[in-house]
Amino acid sequence: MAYDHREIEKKAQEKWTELDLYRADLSGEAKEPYYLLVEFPYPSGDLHIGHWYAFAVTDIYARLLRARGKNVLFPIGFDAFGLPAENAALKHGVDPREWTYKNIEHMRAQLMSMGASFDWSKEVIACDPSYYQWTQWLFTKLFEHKLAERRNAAVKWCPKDKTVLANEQITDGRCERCGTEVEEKRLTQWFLKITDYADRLLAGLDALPWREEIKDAQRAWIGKSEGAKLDFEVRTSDVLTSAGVTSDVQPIITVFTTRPDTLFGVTYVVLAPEHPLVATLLDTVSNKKEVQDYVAATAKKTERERSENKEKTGVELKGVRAVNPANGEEIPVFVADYVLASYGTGAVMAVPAHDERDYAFAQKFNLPIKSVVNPFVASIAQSTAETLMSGEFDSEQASALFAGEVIQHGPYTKDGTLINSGDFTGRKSEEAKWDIVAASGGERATNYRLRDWLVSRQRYWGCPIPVVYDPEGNPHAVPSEHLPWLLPTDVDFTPTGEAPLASSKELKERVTRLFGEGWTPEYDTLDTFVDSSWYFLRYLDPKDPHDFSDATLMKKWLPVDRYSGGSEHTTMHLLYARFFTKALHDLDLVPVDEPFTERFNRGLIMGPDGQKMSKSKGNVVNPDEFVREYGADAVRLYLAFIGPYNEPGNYPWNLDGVASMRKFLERIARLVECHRDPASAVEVELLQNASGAAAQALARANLKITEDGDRFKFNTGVAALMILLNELEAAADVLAPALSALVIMLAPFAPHLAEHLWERLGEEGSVHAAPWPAYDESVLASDTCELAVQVNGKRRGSVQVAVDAPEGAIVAAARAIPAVAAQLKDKEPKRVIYVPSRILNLVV
RNA sequence: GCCGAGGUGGCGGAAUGGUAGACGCACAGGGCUUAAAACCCUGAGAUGGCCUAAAAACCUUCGUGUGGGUUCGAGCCCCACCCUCGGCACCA
Repeated sequence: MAYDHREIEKKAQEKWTELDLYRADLSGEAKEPYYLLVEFPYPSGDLHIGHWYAFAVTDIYARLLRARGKNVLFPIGFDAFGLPAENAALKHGVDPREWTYKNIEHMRAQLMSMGASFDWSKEVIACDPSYYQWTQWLFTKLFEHKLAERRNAAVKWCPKDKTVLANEQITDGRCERCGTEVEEKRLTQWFLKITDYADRLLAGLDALPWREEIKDAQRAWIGKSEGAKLDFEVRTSDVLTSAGVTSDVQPIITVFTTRPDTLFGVTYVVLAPEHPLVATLLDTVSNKKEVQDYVAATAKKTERERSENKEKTGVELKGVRAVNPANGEEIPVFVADYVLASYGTGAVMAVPAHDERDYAFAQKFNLPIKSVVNPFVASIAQSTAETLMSGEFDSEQASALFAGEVIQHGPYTKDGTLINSGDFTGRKSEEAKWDIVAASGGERATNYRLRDWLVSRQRYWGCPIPVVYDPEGNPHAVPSEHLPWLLPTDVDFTPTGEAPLASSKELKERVTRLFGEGWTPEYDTLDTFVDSSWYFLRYLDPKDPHDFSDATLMKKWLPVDRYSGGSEHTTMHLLYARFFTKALHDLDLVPVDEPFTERFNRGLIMGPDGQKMSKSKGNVVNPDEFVREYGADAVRLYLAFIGPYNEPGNYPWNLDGVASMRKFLERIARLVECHRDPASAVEVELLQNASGAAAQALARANLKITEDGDRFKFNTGVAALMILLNELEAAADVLAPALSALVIMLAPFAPHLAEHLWERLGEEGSVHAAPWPAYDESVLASDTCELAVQVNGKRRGSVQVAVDAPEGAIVAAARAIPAVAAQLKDKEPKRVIYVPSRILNLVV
């Protein structure tokens, strides 16, 4: 063992703490600020390999930036509210607060052990009253500006965790956490009106230099569709009316559609089972029982069961007809669960000829299918139709034939030429669309897939919603002088479906004392995504008891320059944080409109078998074991080397990988130990100016590490270090300044060993305070090069030439190569492609 | 189904339209050693040929998912298709 990693890690970490090396000087003006952010962890209690990958590799970049003269803010904290604490409490009977803070303490030590250069003085803990006081304050600001409101809504409910879930926490109709099938339940809940920002969240994406896949995922999540709202008048049948069933108000079914151009093809209308009109019309239908049974049956089904069942179901409202606003046609009305109550108006106009779902439904219920869009565009209809239809038909016949095709083979869902559409027949569908809307008394409308953000949780271990109710039941924000609105401690948090805070006597007494008799507290706590939507603002002023952050510092440090995190947060946390920033910006609380300039999603470390790590598969890699055996530096280096950090791929953990990094580090240690004569000024001069092999190798590595670091490609940076070491080992003599430069370049990757070697070299201070080595660009420029020679694009040899040699000389030299001559067969090249320092291609 | 990213040796991966496979793992041969470990050196895409006791060296052809195209030249650009991964999905 060339070095004792335990000893040097301990020593180096103590030295850094003593020197307070990583504290960002937030108000300092001397250096350019750089805000490097990494998602703060949940204090689960143990650091796993994913944490290492997240923090240790991002730390390399923090160190690279610092060495290159940036004033780097690289903070850390804990996203400390959440279910696991409560579950642990239930299971082991411990206080969630104690459990959490104990874990934090343990994880702090683990985070220190990886040698990450966090600025601990900025630490935030989301469950700490000094933090959640401001989560609450921000909530009250949103409430005051009507961005937080209470609604009675059907919510998704996990029967096992006994809590309400956000849409985002449901995967395939199951609770993301425990996999239990989600049920629906109606409760009065708090919502944040993120949909008010849907358009701006969408528009803001365009300017962000994020990877397309992240932006597209957010776009899909927001799911903007532009279309129209159209009103279908409802008529009840004469039979029923004469039987004495009448309605005072003439009901209207408003539908949302993105294809108003197909309005003439509507053959029925569908209401979602939850649509209020279903209940209203119930007494006018002749098959009341059947309708009631259907609505009751679908209410029992989970969303998953509804969408899993590909077979369409539904029931007609017999005796009820809707009137097509375009042509006055009377059509049947159905209730079917393929229409979602929560999207659009909860009602759709069905165009089986031009929509897959309507087509399937019409087939099953034997409903008419009426073609109104023909794929043959009018201007070319004649020729295209004739070509496509074997020249036997004119365009009218082709249209008729096409309409028949639709009925037989399925819907045509694209644009085309309108047929069977009254005055609009013959026009292009996409052009006529808005005229049809106008002619039918409809209006343009935009819909989003995005729903408002449900933030109420019937859970204990979360930020109490800072709201109280007056005796009439109206909500009031808790005034800021009463913040933090403390989470009560006298709570029985066994899940019952009731909010645990309701069991707190202290909370009720507090409200009575502060607000008066008859006032009651809000018992729900906030979704933890609220806590994490603004933590990067708090890092700038984490201890301030008077403000959530510091206006001057926000101006200087925001937006975050680079945010590193996991791809699982693309459509939740990342969208919420953007929403918060925009909302607070509008309230003049935050100077920026977008929180994060750059965003990188990192990949996943898989088990050695290439499978996702899981206890049941027994392929979980424990980083601590590797740290113990090979040292933190080797683990860091391996994680950096495993693959490009700027692409969210899956990288299997190679059991020999860390060992090989340790060997590499030992080779460096040996090299340095063998040559540690102090450098003279002359030597430094020589090194920087001479075009010696070592100087060149250093410059190449320097350039590679710097450039690839900025791209978050640390794998090639490590490779550059390896190449450098190979070259230095091969060199006859290595001057001490070269070793110092090597150690400085090693430092971001292997901070402990670099610190140790820095001392062995007799250098002053910390290697992490040393400036990044400079090099002379001209060192990289060589005056000769090996030039590849191709004949007809195939490599046939190479020549050593001066970079500025005349083309003629190079061609002559190339032609002297036997393999080249053999290919040329004495012929003169027809063409000579010469790209200096790259290629010579002789074309015959 | 739609959208996005990708497909390169046994493995992780590298490569501004210009010598494909950097760097590393695993592997093989050798050195050091009484021996092993460690360490050091060397080798290696495939195929065929030539030479040979065998190998090395040398040469041919083929090679970045498949098929076409653009180009003096394509892993990289264009078209079509196949496959893998990720996101969305009865969103009208």
